[in-house]
Amino acid sequence: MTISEVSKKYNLTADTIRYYEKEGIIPRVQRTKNGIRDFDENTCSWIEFIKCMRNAGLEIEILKQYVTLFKQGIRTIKERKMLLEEQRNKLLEKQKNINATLDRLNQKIKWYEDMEKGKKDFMENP
Amino acid sequence: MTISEVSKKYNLTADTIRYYEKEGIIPRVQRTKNGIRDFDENTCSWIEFIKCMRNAGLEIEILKQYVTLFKQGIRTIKERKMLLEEQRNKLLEKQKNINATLDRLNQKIKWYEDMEKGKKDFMENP
DNA sequence: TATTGACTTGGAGCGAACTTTAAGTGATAT
DNA sequence: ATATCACTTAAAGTTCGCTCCAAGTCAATA
Repeated sequence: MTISEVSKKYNLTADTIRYYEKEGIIPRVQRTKNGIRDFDENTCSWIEFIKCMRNAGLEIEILKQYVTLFKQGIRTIKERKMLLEEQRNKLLEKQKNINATLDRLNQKIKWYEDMEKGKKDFMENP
Repeated sequence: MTISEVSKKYNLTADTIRYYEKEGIIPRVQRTKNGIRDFDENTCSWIEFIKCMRNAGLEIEILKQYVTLFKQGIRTIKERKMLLEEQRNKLLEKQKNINATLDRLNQKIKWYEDMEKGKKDFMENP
């Protein structure tokens, strides 16, 4: 697969994919005889995985660490597990913040709805 | 209240609070006769509100728009409601991404646990 | 009186994650 | 043959959200 095919498949720009390779958060991609990237199944799975992690906000630097550990093989399994657990905790924290904010937005939206219906007296606060 | 008191209260740096004022995502803060910021209750509520929104990742630019509408008074209520609904949708989307990633992390962590216990054969994938 | 310390300002600097640019190669279509 | 197109590289540029700096003011303390 060429970079533009992969780009379409995962809805990432070709530039982003090249950047990910340069940064080492996906493994080095094979080239054809004339230097053009040729993506295989495995590389695609990595891209898909990285995309998912990035969508949730995991940092490039962390993902780089994960890939580095991965490359070092089976002996880094404990470390990899710890890294993932740490990221899980960060996501749980994020989830809490988002839930708190959603509650707040819902309250406000409701308040505005009531205002529109003339149900509330006018008493504005942030 | 001085800026350093507010800074402690909300665990934001004084620089960040000044930046928020400069950007207009909190209302202009009153000054004492010699130019020092003097935060009142209302401004504090704004800071708390903005902090919550920022924690969930709402953009400065969006919050600026909200504050601008707010300043224009009651006639912008419909617009404000729409803005908040849009942000709510974005947060719901984010929530979905985080949940998907959490599921995936949980699976992986479990896999690593099983590996450690020697339960699984060695078959690595991203 | 001198100095300490908290504040003020405008503006420069920074890290993260891309994104764009410039210059080039090589296969295919007209 | 020549032009078009997708690709290549290294490096510079961009955006966001702060964060830091220099130079200055003012009030309180040694």
